[in-house]
Amino acid sequence: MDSPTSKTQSENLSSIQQQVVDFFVDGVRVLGLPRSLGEIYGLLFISQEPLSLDDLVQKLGISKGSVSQGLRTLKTLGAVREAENINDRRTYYEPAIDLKRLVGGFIREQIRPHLDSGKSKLQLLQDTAALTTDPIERAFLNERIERLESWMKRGGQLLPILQKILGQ
Amino acid sequence: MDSPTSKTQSENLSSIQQQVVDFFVDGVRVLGLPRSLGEIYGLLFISQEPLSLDDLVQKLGISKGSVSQGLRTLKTLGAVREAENINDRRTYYEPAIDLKRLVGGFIREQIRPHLDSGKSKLQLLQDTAALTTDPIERAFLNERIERLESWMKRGGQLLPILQKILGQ
DNA sequence: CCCTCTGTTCAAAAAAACTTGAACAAATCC
DNA sequence: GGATTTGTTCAAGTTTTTTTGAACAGAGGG
Repeated sequence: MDSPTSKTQSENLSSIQQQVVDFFVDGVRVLGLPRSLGEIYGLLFISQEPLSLDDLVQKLGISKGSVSQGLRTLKTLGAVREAENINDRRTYYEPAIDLKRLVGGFIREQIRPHLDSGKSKLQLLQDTAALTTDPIERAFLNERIERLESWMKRGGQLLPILQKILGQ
Repeated sequence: MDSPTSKTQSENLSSIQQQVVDFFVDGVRVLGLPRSLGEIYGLLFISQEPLSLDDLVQKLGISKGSVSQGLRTLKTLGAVREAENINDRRTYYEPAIDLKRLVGGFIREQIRPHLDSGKSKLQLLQDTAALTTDPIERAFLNERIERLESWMKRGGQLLPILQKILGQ
């Protein structure tokens, strides 16, 4: 459930870069995302210039596959965008740094889907509970299911508020 | 990063119990907690009577070790309490079912520590950044670090608001 | 066209996280 | 105080998740 965490060391990072990368590695861990995402985003975040896939592979010392997949996920989350650097064949990436966007992407990709699937599971649950014959038990079940519904509802209400508070 | 999830099946659970357990297994997964916690809490949540460690082992078909550790964690999170059932040698457990308490425990145990460690890492970062000689670069680093600080600050502000909204 | 360079894919390897179970401690009973 | 029951601990085993790397697709370039 927990773990010692630290294990990053690239010859190629300055002390600051290393610290920032570690910072984000911890950050994404809390969010349940793989460490490579934290490494990639962290390095982009603390770089003045956009970086290419190869830059990231070199500086972080992780595989091309990881970086490729990591960038894809980060793009989906809206945490990274392609820079328009015209004069090079390869693509350069820069980080999205406004919190609103980051939080929005995370909610959209990681929270909403679970909330939604939860809600549909609750539907089924209600149907199943209705089959219970013992009235005492059925009453108990319904009460609990109602509580779950109220939790989900609050969760749903929370998200926009969250975004509002964090969005500047 | 994702997985099919489903794999619970105990001969000993009613259809409803099974569904609720699955519901919570998914739930704790989102929170980054082990599935056994979801199974245990889920079964307690949908049981009219408090259950003993052995009840949970029997009904869920998981090991005594898992249940013992799971209950400990749930107690730490404030999600489960010991029932005062006097006339039995063993301890019985019942779920905490008010959201305020659950959210509070989760924040206290899982969020705050990370926020705090993040804040101290930022301190170090500032010190390291101050050593940078190139003024342009130092300015850039400081700007980014400031941004991180503002994120952490908002995170800190958010928690009480969260608790307020979710707490009835 | 063929060759090189950039990036993607995915099966296999490695690492991380979780669960098991057997040994142990502690409490209670007779 | 010995036997029994309840619960904890933790090393080893298992499962899940992540990373790697080699094969491949596609885009240019010359």
